[in-house]
Amino acid sequence: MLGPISIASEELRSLVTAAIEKAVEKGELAAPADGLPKFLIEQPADPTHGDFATNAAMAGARAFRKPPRAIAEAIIANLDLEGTHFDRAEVAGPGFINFFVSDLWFSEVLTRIIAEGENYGRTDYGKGQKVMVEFVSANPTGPMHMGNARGGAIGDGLAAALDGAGYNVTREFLVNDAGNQIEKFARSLEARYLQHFKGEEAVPFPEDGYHGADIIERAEQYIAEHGDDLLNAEETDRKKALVAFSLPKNIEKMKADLARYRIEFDNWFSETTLHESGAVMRAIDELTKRGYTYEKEGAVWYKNIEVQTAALLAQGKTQKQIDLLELKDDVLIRANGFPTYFAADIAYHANKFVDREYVKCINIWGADHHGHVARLKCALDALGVGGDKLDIVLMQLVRLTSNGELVRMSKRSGKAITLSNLLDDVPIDAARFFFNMREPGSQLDFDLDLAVEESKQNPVYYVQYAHARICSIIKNLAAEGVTAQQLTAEQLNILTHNDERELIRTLASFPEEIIAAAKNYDPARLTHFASEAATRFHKFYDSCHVKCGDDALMQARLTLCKASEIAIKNVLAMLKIDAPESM
RNA sequence: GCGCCAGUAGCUCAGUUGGAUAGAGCAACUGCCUUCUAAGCAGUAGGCCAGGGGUUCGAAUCCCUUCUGGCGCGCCA
Repeated sequence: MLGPISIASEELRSLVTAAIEKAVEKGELAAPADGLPKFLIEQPADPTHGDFATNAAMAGARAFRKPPRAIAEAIIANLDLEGTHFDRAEVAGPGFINFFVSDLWFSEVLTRIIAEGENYGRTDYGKGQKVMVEFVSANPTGPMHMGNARGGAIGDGLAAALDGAGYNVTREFLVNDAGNQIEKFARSLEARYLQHFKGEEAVPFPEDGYHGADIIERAEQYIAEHGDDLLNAEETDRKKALVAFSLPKNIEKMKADLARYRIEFDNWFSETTLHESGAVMRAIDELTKRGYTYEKEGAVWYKNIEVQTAALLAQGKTQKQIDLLELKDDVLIRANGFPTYFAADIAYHANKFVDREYVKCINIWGADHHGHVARLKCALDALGVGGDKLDIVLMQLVRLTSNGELVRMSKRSGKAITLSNLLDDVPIDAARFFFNMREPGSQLDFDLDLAVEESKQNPVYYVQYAHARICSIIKNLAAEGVTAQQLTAEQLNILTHNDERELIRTLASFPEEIIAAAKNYDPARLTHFASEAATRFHKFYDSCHVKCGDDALMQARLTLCKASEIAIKNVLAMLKIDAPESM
């Protein structure tokens, strides 16, 4: 099932193709040597240029050896629009052919929206393919920060877009509950624990430890529940006990914060399980079997240089260019016997693609991880798992500003603004909308003062206001005993005002916008659509009164209101933003 | 040094993957509530799309190059 825009544009493509063939047959156009020229069907930015346009005449200028406008005339002369979604075509500008959709198209759009209701916007574009969006995956060693807030909104929005576009989506959070940072976490907890009893001066805090207040809090919680029972324990036992106590609490806190942010993950995947099940070692063994590892200085290394060079040469890079990259091999197993995160990550993605059979996995990562992307994808290829099934959305990090000054957000300073701080101050609706307003790749300055302010500057209110207005109209009419009837195409076709038609056009684009968001991994399309739909509705509201004294027109406009309500409500639902009935 | 991301109105950003006269919001100014929510609408003003080359019917968009900003190049994750 396609969206109304695609239905029309595909129909148009075959109409134009047929017209060209007919013109060639009749000798009005010279038969081209290399088949018919490729052309585009597009939607002009300026509505006076029609609903759709094609560059077929310009694209065929060379093949037909005629000026574009003459070709366009020949195409139009051979068009048969009888019974189609179009009722006229004209030549414009340098040789564009502009097409105007017929009443049939407009009434079909409205009828479809009303019929599909809360499913309007959904398509089967993705054909139910199993895909995963892995996002946030914050370190469980401390509170989540602004980067996680942005990643959360983007990941959840993208997952919603993929779902709407007909994919079978899983939202996953990888819990990094193994490795070096857990060791750091343990040493930090231990230091705070010992400092409680021996004084801050007596116990040095680890240089690279986590300085956050949350660490002290966890140590104090442990002491409140278990007292000094670890004071004389072995260091390893003490650290193990402190981590076993604190880690689940941190994870619960993350779940609670994310739930408050309206993000529910389908799966929380523990990195530890990969180590315990032997999956990490199996992946390393497989790489070894394939000849991609070697031992040096007590560690096991992965031949990144060799693998990535081969991949880059295949891409057409020169050896000289590759040399400049100064590629390095990577350690898989440290000299101390513990596998690195890189090894675990390879095993993790093998698990996604082989064990769990995902066709595509999309990870939302901070831009600071980009050095890891090519290495990981190549390593997956080396393992025979298919690195091309992994796509990484790199998200530029968020900078916080307040009073025009940059707010530091270092986890180590302990003074970072956390996700839960943010949600204390900023309405959830605003935060989710705001973080999805820009493409992931753009840098984002988050002005705390502005976001905290519930003002019209925040575009989420603009959209919600449109929804509230629609609800109010429908409610008022209902109070007068007027409810929406099911209208025929003919009855709907009295909606001919420019603002009515513009609104319908916008509503019609929703399915395609969802597909575009899914295809381009750009959930910002959803907020853009929401704003656009709200704008179109506000314009319509201003120029076309529903209570206009003409019953037939009132019914048709009421139907348009219902359709607008459906589309706005559906897009807000995808973003998990409230659609209030009054404001 | 090398790589990735970005540079569009005073500010924050769109720009449908190469289309027609580059668009919104905020800020400024002017109008519009005796029928549906003025958190709205209409209008005015604001531009060397960072600079320079190239590709073609046509470039903000693609290629080359210079400049500016952010990030990265660990037996960290």
